[in-house]
Amino acid sequence: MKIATWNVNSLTARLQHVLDWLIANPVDLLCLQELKMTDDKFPLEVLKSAGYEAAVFGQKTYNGVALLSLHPMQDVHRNIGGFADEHSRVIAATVDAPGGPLRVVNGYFVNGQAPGSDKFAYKMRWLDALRDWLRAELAAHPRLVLLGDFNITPEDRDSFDPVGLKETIHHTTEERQHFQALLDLGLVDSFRLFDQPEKSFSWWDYRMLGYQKNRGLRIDHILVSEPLVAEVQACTIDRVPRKWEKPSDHAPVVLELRR
DNA sequence: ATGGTGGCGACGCCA
Repeated sequence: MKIATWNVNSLTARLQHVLDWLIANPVDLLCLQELKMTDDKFPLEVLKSAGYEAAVFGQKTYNGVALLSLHPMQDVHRNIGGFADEHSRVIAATVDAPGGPLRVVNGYFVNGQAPGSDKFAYKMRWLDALRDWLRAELAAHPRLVLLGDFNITPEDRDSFDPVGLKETIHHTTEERQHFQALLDLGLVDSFRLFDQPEKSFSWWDYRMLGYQKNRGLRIDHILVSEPLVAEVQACTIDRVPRKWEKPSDHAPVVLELRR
């Protein structure tokens, strides 16, 4: 069972990349962020031809998330429960995985622009609401995966310049406390269950030759609930599509589960 | 070097 997350920065612009990547990496479940399209524009039929059924929560111009699955999905939920969000940022579903039903929560977390800004305050409120809702989700679904673009570097080693970027967006103490609060619910950062290369990142700025210089951040994460930890076989970042022409600024992250 | 790249949708917003 393989589960991947990928912020594609417009599915319109990146559909061919997604299809090409799925042919090379036929994961059971692909969780997308930043579709930047409404539901009626979503390429359902093309993806169905590729073998994937989809659950979509789109939005015009910004945001938008989707689940692409080889297996049936049930109980699809859009948005954070109990939080009136104007943005389409969360879609969850229960997937009929070979190893048993799996609750998957796919999020495009708020960027937050800069500490002190209105957008940062929204990020904090959003993370509060996510934590509160996830507590209930975990109680109802012990086998749960939370993944997506968190827009948070959990630790200094997840940034190319933790000193120069100290307490700037993606690096603030408040954001990292929120990440820790998610772990405290009983979630584990699957990437850190394994030895990983130093300077492992999942996002690189388009500007200033960010990718070529590996000036990146690890902000795309796959968290698993405690009952799943023993089933995790690998978690890797696939940098290959970041090298393609007109790439997304994010790379896919892939989780491998036993069975 | 005080910018820079990219997507969207119509010159600015967002990342």
